[in-house]
Amino acid sequence: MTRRQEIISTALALMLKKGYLNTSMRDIAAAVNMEAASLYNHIKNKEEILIETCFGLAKTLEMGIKEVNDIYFNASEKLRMAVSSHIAAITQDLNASHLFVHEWRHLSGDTREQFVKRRDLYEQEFRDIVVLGFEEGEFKDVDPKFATLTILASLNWVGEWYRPEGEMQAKEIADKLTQFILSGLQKN
Amino acid sequence: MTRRQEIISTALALMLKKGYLNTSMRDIAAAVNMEAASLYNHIKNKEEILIETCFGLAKTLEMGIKEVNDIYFNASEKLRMAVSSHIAAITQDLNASHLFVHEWRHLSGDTREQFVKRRDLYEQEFRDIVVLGFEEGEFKDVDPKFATLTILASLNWVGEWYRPEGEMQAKEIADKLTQFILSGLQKN
DNA sequence: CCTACCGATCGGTAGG
DNA sequence: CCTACCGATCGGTAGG
Repeated sequence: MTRRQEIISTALALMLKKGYLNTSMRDIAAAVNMEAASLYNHIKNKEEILIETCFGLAKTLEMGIKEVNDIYFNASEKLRMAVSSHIAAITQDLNASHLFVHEWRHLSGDTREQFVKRRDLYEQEFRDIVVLGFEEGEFKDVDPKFATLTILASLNWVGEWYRPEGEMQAKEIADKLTQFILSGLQKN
Repeated sequence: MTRRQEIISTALALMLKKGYLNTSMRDIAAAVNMEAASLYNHIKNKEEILIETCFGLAKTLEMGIKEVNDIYFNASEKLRMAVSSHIAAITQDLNASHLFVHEWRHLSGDTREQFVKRRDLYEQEFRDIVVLGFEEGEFKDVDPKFATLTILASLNWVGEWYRPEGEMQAKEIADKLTQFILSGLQKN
């Protein structure tokens, strides 16, 4: 791990505990045994941490859903794998997920707009799966936007209570969530 | 509306847009045409706004579920009404809901612990309904904790996308969510 | 409800 | 990677 990576991962842990705004460059510096000024030799500024993390996770999620769409053609199967991929990404780095889900609001101007746009596109890909399921005759005629928001809410919330040392592992969570979601969507 | 209420409701609106930490007493003062120092004649300090709002909504939610438990005895009916009550509370004041769902982390020490405790108790009441549904033989044998967290996640997330001027009204959201959730829980 | 102000802390830069 | 420091802003108080 480079010094830069060490700084960033330490910062993310602090930001999960205290929040992005409440975590000062001096807090981060102290946690890696540096002076605050020295951090600027490794990162441009505080927002760079937020930007890199939010867009990094966005990229991971985008690649995940792309792969799912390339491999599977049935809506139930697509949904199952998309949920699995999303849960894997979220649980793999809870610190990063916190910034992605909660702190992106503090991105400034342009950057924030770009982020929201990519998030919306990702949401759209989930929505397409729900619509596909209806067209296939497998899913009920639900409001796709509403269903998608509800699904993504429960996926993102996993980051709030998932604990790597807990008894429920990412794979099991994905399975249970998929089952729950599909029960709500599929025709009986 | 008293001056105090005006200050608080103005503060809540700013805090939804900019976040709690990012909203300064000077911001609030400017929005109500005062000097920052004058705010302290109406409120004790900044945290009082957060405390009052978080615990106020907690109280509303607690009263809601209590009423549901007093009136209904069947788990499906209880769940339907509990969802309805929760959605009503969340959508009734989106600004307050934002503090309740996202900014309670910034409550300090004791207060924060108390808040978490009340939140956990509320969650427990939902969990009891899920367990009751299983005991009645109406619900599947799902993991109650998992199901409850998923349900509450989707309920709280409504505050993120609900718009009073939008076409979907609180009642309709509650109905669709209930339908979605019950499909996932009830035996076929 | 205001003026005047405090100590603390912030993100960040200069210069080495 | 550090010392030294900047201007800005913060929550809050004193005193009227």
